[in-house]
Amino acid sequence: LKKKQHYSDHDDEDEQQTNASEQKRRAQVFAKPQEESTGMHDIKSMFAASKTRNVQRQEQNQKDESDKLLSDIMFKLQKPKLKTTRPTPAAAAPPPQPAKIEYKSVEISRPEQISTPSVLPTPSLPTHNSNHSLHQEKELDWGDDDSICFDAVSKLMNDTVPPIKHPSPPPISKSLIQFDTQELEFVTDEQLVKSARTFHTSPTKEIDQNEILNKDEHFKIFWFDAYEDPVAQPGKLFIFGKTPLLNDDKSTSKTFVSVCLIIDNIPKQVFFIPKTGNSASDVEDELFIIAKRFKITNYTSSIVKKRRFDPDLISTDVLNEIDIVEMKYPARCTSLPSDLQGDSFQCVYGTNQSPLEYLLMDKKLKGPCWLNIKNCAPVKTRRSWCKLEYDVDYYSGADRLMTNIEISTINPPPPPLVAVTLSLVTLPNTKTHETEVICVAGLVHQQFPIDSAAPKRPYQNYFIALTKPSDCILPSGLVKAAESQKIKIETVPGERALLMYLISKFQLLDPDVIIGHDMRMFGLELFLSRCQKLKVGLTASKIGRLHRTHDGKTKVSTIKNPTCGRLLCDISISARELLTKCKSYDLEELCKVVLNTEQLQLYRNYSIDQTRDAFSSSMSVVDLVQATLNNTSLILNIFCQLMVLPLAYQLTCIAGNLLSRTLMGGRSERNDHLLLHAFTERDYIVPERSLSSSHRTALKHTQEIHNESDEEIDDENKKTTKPSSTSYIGGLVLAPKKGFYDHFILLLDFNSLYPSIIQEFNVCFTTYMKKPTQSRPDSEQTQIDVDDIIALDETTKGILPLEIYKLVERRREVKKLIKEKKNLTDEQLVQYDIRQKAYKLTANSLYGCLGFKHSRFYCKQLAAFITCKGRETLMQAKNIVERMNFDVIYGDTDSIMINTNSTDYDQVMAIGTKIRNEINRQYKHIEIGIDGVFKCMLLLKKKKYAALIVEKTPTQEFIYKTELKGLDIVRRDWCQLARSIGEFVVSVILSGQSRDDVLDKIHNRLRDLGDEMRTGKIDIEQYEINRQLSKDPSDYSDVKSLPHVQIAVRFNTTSTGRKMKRGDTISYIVCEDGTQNSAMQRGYLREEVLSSSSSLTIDINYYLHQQILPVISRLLEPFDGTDQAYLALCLGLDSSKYKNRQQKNYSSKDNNNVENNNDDDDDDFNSELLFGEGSEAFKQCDPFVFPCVQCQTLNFWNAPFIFNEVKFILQLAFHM
RNA sequence: ACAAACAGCGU
DNA sequence: ATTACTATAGACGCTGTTTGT
Ligand SMILES: [Mg+2]
Ligand SMILES: [Mg+2]
Repeated sequence: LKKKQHYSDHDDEDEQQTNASEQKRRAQVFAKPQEESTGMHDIKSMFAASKTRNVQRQEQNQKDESDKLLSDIMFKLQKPKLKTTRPTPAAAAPPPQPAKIEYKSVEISRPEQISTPSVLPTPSLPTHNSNHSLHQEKELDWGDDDSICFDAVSKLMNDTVPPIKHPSPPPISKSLIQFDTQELEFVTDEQLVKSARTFHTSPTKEIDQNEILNKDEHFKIFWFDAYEDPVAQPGKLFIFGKTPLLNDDKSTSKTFVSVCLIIDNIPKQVFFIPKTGNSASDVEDELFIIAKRFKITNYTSSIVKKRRFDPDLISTDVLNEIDIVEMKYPARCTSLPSDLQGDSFQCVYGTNQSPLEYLLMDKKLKGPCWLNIKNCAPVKTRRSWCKLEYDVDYYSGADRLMTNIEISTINPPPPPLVAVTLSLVTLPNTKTHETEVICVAGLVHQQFPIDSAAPKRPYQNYFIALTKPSDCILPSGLVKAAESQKIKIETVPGERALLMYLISKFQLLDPDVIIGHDMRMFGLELFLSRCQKLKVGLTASKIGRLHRTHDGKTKVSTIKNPTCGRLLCDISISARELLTKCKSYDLEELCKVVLNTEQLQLYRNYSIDQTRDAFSSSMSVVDLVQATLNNTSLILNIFCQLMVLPLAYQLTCIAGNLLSRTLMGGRSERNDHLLLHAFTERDYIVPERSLSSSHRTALKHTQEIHNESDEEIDDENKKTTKPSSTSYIGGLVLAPKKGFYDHFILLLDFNSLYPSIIQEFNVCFTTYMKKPTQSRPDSEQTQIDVDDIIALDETTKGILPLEIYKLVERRREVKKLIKEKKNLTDEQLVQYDIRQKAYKLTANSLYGCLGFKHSRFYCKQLAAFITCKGRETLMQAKNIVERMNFDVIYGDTDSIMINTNSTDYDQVMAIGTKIRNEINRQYKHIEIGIDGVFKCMLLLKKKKYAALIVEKTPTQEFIYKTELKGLDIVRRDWCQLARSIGEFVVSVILSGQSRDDVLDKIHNRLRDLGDEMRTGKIDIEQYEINRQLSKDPSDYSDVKSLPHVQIAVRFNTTSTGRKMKRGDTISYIVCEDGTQNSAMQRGYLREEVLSSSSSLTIDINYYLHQQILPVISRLLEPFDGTDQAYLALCLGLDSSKYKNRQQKNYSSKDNNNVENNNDDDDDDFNSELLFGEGSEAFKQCDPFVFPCVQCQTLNFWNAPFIFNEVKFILQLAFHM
């Protein structure tokens, strides 16, 4: 604690701290609640509002009106001379009529007046604030401010709530003084009305006076989200962002408010490809008829030069610039069918392009950025919950040459965002068994950066509200009890009031970022369905920034992007992408993986029953509240630690998609947008969103061949539930020379092999095409399963290599900055590191997306070509190493392991350098590097090994680190006990002791273990086996052998509340349950085992036989002196069972020669020998010759193949 | 021995 | 027969368990 105090007493200048101390700081969370003052308690005053129950329509009208007022008052506020008023303390009581409130004038605290933290003497603790008087005023503001605002809000509610005692003003917090943006709210209704009047009489004039407009009439918005509804409002695009209130450039920090920009008349842009023999002007003539046919009244057309490329790599003539007719027409017109054909044109492109995509491409928008907006007008009727809302036409003039939206040439830093971290506590209703929300907790930060590390204190305020569960009452004295723990809680009379509470918070805070765990799939859906059930109506859409109503019938999950305008960050989604090897993605596990132990201790999981029981006493409710707040802060800390937002921001800025989509996960869309931008910028017509056969046939016209596109279309029509098998050959894995190595092993690894290959071989849609049909059966050509030739000369760089080059170069620059510049702040360092990471991620995912069937840039041929070159590269490297007389013991896709037979580190490194240089000599871009040196290594199988990495420090010392790859001990589907023992075995093996010592130690450990297990000394958690559901539990066809599915189904039928869904991980324990069922039918959850009513006991036998023994015996397979039977004996098992199997193993081993186990795997001459030069063993054989059934071209297969590869043969035979 | 299903490691 | 609705999106290579024939 002393240390922690030390940290928090630091001035903010002291930013040079390690991550560890950073974590410690955050670890304070709620450990000292008295330091965390609260702000928003005045929800109760909201409920003291008028009790009139309005009909829906009235509500709507009032809503619109007051929103308009609120928006209009913003203009007033932007005038520097305007003094904002605030109510006297007397107004704290709920006023019957707002007009009666007495206001006095007060200076709004501007940043100039308040010292920034860096110059404050003691900024860390709120109570030590230097400006005490200000402090006092603010304290009052905070309380009153809410009541006024809630008053406004309450008008909009048709809920009636009895008045509750007004709480005392909360203690002051430093954050309130620094970041008070609440001046928006404490404005009188008089002012609202007044401003509205002036505003509506002369809107344009009012805007001109408006401070948000610059002198050159540019309105600046930092956009970060967009929404479009192609059905209801075609051609309209909602852009969400923030705009500075103050236009004073001298001020160091500004106040930003949310703004919604409704862009209208974004055109539809389509391209017509003239038929051969028809000129572009022919097409223009025909357009007149086409337009008439589709009732397009107002269009423009022009002849432009464009390129188009063929994603199937068939036609070559498409690479030249050709005359194309561009047509633009209003998006509100019926859109043209994508397979439209005419007399003079072969096909039309771009019919499926959305207005958003057009805007992104036309304006080259890549990620959130500042935009200049001209000629905008405040909206007449509100459609968003933003503070400001404008209509704007896309084009500024009738000539459609200039647009009203432009990227800002000057780039101020992004504005700070308002971030709210939410968590909900739910409880099933005892009668209806519906899950209900009983508690809402939120942490608020008003100045959250979008592009850099989170603030050291990731939140400034909190709020928490609680209601009684369905059939019990809240214990009396609850609020007092909470106050004694320095927690301010709100109690509301019911679930609906609780939802309204949350909604009012959203109205107040207007958060830009919503952070939560399992929000998208559970929290948000629950919120919406409860709002639907309780008929909350329009206001429920304040969870986002767009007005929406939703009828009570259709499912809530059909609402598209309910939080549009606000960025929803779900850490369980982000963690899936960022932390790939995680046992599960529930909050507890994420805390374990991401946070330190100190923070982890704050985590408390309340089961349903525990939650219900908590309501027996006020103290236990307070505990629940405390735990909920702690969990919320843990969510926020994980969010900060993983740097979800900055990384998503960088990725979005690279790819040019929507930030909210990046946050939803998935690589394909990012990659699509990256390429969309790249190809559009270079005047290429971009592939359609949904593939249309007319485009393909139009291209195919030049060459009379069929290709696999037909088959793929069929595939999609079939909609087979069966997951499609792989469609092309991937990386090469060299046959491992199994065994234990006690000499140094050298690990060489190509850096980013696939991106390098794209550069090295200039792989692009524009540079390669399929081999013409009349191919000569060249030996080299046939061995490559994708037959391509280079279409362009090598000086013309393709677009994919260029994009990769740009990414690599920029990454190199950023890394250089990190390395060289010493005068970087910690914050910048972190920022650069994120950017560097984002570049790498983007470059690496390009290859994968080429092979992704639903990608807009899907191209199996290119993907297959890249992997093919990868195999070639690896084989060549292997051959080089072997020609240098070194022993290659293993290699996987892009790596080679070499047994140096040496134990001298420096010598090994010298060898490595020599080999590296030899290999790198051949390539311009491909580069191999020394990835490490192993002191010793246990190589068991392909992709399964353990090794002891040795590294030399600058001080000539050696550091050792264990590396485990693919072994059972790194897999979540083995119980922790088996993994721990396995880890022990590996550590003993790698310890370098003599073989006998090693085996002795292991045998002894196993004997102890058997006893420990039988005497029940092992913790039950050690027995948990984790398995993920890849489908929804009900979608599995045969459940018999799938314990995790059985448990999920049972859980979902028995339990109320959150259901097990696809993607969830189930942790189960195999138990003796008295039945004769197989072990697979005796899986139980830990709670089921522990519950007092159960008579379940752990099935020790299963664990010994099926978990521990196989794991151990596999690890010890290469060692003589022990065998599975003996290991079983050590564990106290009947070893005779294994004797037979052992014999069988021996015989097969003898056949295959255990000692020189070079080729004991039949399937090891698969792709390796197919395409490499290692086919010496089959030199004598005649090639397999077969004609293509279509064109009778002879194919020569000059290598062996195995059954698995028959399909690739077939592809050649049928020219598919 | 084969098949199917299911895991989730590896690059 | 028509309509509304549903879900989900980087690749491939390799080893392991369970059930069933
Ligand atoms: Mg590599
Ligand atoms: Mg590698």
